[in-house]
Amino acid sequence: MILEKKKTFNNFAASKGLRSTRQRDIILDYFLATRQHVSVEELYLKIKSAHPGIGSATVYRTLKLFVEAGLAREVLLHDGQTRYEHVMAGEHHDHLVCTGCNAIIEFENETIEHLQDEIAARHGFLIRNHKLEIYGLCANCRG
Amino acid sequence: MILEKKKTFNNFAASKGLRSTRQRDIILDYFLATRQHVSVEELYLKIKSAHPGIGSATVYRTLKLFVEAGLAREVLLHDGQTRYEHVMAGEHHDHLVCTGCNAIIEFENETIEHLQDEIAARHGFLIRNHKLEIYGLCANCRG
DNA sequence: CTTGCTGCAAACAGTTTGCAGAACT
DNA sequence: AGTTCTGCAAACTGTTTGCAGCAAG
Repeated sequence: MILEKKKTFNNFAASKGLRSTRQRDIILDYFLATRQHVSVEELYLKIKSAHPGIGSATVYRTLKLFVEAGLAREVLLHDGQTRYEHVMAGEHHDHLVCTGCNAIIEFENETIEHLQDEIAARHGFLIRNHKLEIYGLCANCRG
Repeated sequence: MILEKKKTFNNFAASKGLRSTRQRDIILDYFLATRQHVSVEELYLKIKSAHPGIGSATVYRTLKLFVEAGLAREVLLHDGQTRYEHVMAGEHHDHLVCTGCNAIIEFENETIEHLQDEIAARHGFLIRNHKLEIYGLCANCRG
């Protein structure tokens, strides 16, 4: 599955005439090895500790490529940083965000997705993507 | 209803020992007169044209007070600006955001709200607020 | 060899903050 | 009078961009 993703990116790169570079390989490896919702800086620091030469601009630029390639998706939580999560084929999940400990719980709900489709249809709206975030306190933090 | 909101803010201000100032009155007036989802800059420019002396820092500071007072809510859309919308008692709406023309269509759906409550309950999560945004093309823009 | 990619630093946009003076109470 | 609030400008944060050198094809 990690191999598939690499292949996906290589195909994308080929189709766009992009080059395959050491940095892009490294960043892809680290991104794939990462848990959900990395911020650019988190990823950058992780990479830099092993590959000091790398620049943050490259990480920014490369993550945007991953989005274009369909590997990653931008998530804007309320912490002032852009985060990226993995795109899994055919799957969409939403987030419970704990404002106490910053934990993020993912969930999926088909009924909600359907309702969204209905609402969009009612407005003649063509959905490209969506996000649902629920903020509050997780079981541990509601003391 | 606008009067109620002013009263709400005055109560909040009183309870917090905040002062009532010309600027806060002005900003509140303009905020209340505004349509949904003003960005700070939009509001600031509107106010400045009528009250040139006002500073943007004050607008930033005051909008945060409105949030604390329960009059306003931060909305983060994908345009790099923080926007504020009105809090209406007991009402919650979500957004269809057109990436073509930036139109924002609001909708409400009780069933979705219920499903969210269920999901939260299932995770022992205490909801404080939430947001659902659907991105895509509106009827006009889907050519 | 040609062109795209990288790293660096400078530029940017939106927001926050320190401070001296103004304005509430 | 005492303190909070304001306006300004400078500082900050996250992100983008210009450019000279590097590297992939």
